[in-house]
Amino acid sequence: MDVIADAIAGRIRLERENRGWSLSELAERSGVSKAMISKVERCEASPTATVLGRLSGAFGLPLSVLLALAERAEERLARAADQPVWTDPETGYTRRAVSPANGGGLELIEVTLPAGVRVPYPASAFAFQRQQILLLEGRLDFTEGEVIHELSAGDCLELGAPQACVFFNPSKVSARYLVALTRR
Amino acid sequence: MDVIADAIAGRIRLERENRGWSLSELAERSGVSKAMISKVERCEASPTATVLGRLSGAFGLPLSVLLALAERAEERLARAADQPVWTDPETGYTRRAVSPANGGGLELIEVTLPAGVRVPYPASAFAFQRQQILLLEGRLDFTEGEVIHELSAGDCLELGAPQACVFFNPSKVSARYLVALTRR
DNA sequence: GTATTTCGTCTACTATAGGAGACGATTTTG
DNA sequence: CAAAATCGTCTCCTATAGTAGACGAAATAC
Repeated sequence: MDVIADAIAGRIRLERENRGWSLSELAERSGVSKAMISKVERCEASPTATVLGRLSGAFGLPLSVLLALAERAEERLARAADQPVWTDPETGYTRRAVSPANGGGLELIEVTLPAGVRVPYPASAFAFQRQQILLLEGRLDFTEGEVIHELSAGDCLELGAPQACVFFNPSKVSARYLVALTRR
Repeated sequence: MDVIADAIAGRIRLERENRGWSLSELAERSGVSKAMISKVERCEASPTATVLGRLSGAFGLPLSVLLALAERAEERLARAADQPVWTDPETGYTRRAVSPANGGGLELIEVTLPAGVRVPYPASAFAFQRQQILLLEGRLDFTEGEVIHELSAGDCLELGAPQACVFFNPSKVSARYLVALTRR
């Protein structure tokens, strides 16, 4: 029935499952009850702006980006101009959702990492998803647990077991890399 | 209190007033009661996704764009990558919200109009706002009521009394123009 | 194999979103 | 100036969003 509610529901479930979070875990992180999240994901309730704001906050995404991702669920072609982009105002880290749909379980994200910037990721963000990192431009020091991989343009790294990771651009110019995700 | 609700409230009121619509008129167009819209604009209620979808529909904007505009209310610098863009899938008409804030009551929008495309606007869309059109690139035939203005790159037109208008690109290449809006 | 934890859904209840219409204030019409 | 339309808010009332906790199923522990 309500097309937008459907899209939101699917996207929220996708974001949650990609992180390997249970309803209880998302409930804790967002402050929304797990019963409500369950209803939203099954389209049995239309979330208020307040609830949507808390959920997108838990995912670390601006609400508009979460919805942009939801709205494009049916498209197969994503023009550059339409791709949801989010820039962290502090570091200048820019994340562009390249893939059109969430269908197919495959998602490409293009990231621009300014010179000298460090971006740490907790292990939980990677659970339940396979991912590879392809360095398009510049240099990238990728720390995976204890190991440090020094990548140059063209290098492609497949991540192993979920571990705390750090993206670091050691050079004087911006680095651009592609992250390819798929569910485990 | 709720920062996102505040931003949404302000943006909805702005979009409504820019069109010169009363609460009753927006209520009719969106199917949301005017009492509810009043509450939302005054932050006395948090709209559900369903209601937000109907409102953005009435404004002719995707929900994600409406929210992107709302979220940027506090920023003063809008990088090209962060500017909300919307492309009409049928015509290829692309609208980019260039201005960072809605404050100052001045808003710039960059439009790309593909070759041969006609975009009509009802008079109601212009009521209560002054606007000028600056043609950046290509050619544009702008029909204002009975009068037709044939614009070339660099030409700038100020709109008069609210009338039904048509944007038409008569050439073989895309046209780019800037729309500058301010409240009457 | 049984016990325990963890998962998502369901039940029962409360808070609030959302709608129909009344109301005073302001503007428009004549 | 008075009458009528129109504005936004406010007052009810109902539908539903949202929460706490119970529940059965499935995975995990031991």
